[in-house]
Amino acid sequence: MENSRRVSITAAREKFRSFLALQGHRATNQRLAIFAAAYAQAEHFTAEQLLDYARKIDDSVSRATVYRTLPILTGSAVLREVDIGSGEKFYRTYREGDGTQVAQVVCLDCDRIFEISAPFMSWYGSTVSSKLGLTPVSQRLQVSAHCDAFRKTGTCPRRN
Amino acid sequence: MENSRRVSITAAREKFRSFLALQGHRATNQRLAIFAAAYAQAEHFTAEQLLDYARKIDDSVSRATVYRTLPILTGSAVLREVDIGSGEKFYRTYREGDGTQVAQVVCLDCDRIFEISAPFMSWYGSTVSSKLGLTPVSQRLQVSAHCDAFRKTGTCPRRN
DNA sequence: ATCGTTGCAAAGTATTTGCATCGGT
DNA sequence: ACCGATGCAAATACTTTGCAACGAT
Repeated sequence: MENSRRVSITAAREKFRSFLALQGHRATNQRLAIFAAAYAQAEHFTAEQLLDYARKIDDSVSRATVYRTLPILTGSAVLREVDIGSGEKFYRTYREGDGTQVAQVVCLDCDRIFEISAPFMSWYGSTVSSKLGLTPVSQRLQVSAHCDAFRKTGTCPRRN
Repeated sequence: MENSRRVSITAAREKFRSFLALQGHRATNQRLAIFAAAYAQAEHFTAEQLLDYARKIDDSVSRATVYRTLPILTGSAVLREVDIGSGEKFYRTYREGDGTQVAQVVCLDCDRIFEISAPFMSWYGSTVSSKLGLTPVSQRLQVSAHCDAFRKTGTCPRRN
């Protein structure tokens, strides 16, 4: 289990290395560390958190390099940027099923971000085209909500 | 026409004045100037632009007061905050038909923001409730798009 | 050896805040 | 006269950038 995950990360790292080469970018230790750190995250994270994670792998990683690497990661289908309009941006690794449109649901009580599919968004894109003569490039649906359970019990069942 | 508009602004200003009183806020010249400036705008504007507009009415208005007044305006159904995830926030006066949910369509070619109705968003809210046990408070749908006409002719027909 | 990349610290951008003064009530 | 509101400038929060040294190719 541990081993298979390590293998899969290694394989992914090689993919990233060759992606970098293709784009004419150099495969530095810092970039690979940032990639590995990002790839290991299951949930949403901020640039600052990614810096912490990456430094555990390679403590020479700087904040500037994280910020300079993020556009490469989001441009190579490793990460997705999630902007919930809160000052800082969040990032998340691409997962299976992420091909379809998703909406972000932000819980105002526990500050967590959930994502659920919103397939009608792609249909909506064609409405935009015909109504405005604009061709959609990306769409973002964000819902702010209160946690029903939190309101009643004072704790969030999804909190862990 | 000019006159009727002036009358309507004056009437609105009185409404705002009594709204301030109700909330226990003082009706200062600066707040009234900011209100009048906001109320006169037909399109989206930023805090900085609002400062400029307000200063034409009362040049003692400061940036800090604009930022301190904006929450009052958005809380009193005068303005709506429109966050397109671009660093700065936009604001727009409420209009007829704004009762229903709207989506923001941002043109990547001419940087303008269009709004079109997206009634399915309120239906979507109930989906969120049943799937996640969260009660939606607000929703935001943003579409980034390219202008078809701009791509072909190099100019945007909506540009004025 | 080249030249893209790095860390650092300074700069930037949008917004917020501390504080002495001002002014609506 | 009280105390909320104001302008100013400093502070904040996140991100970007200039520059000399570094290191992947």
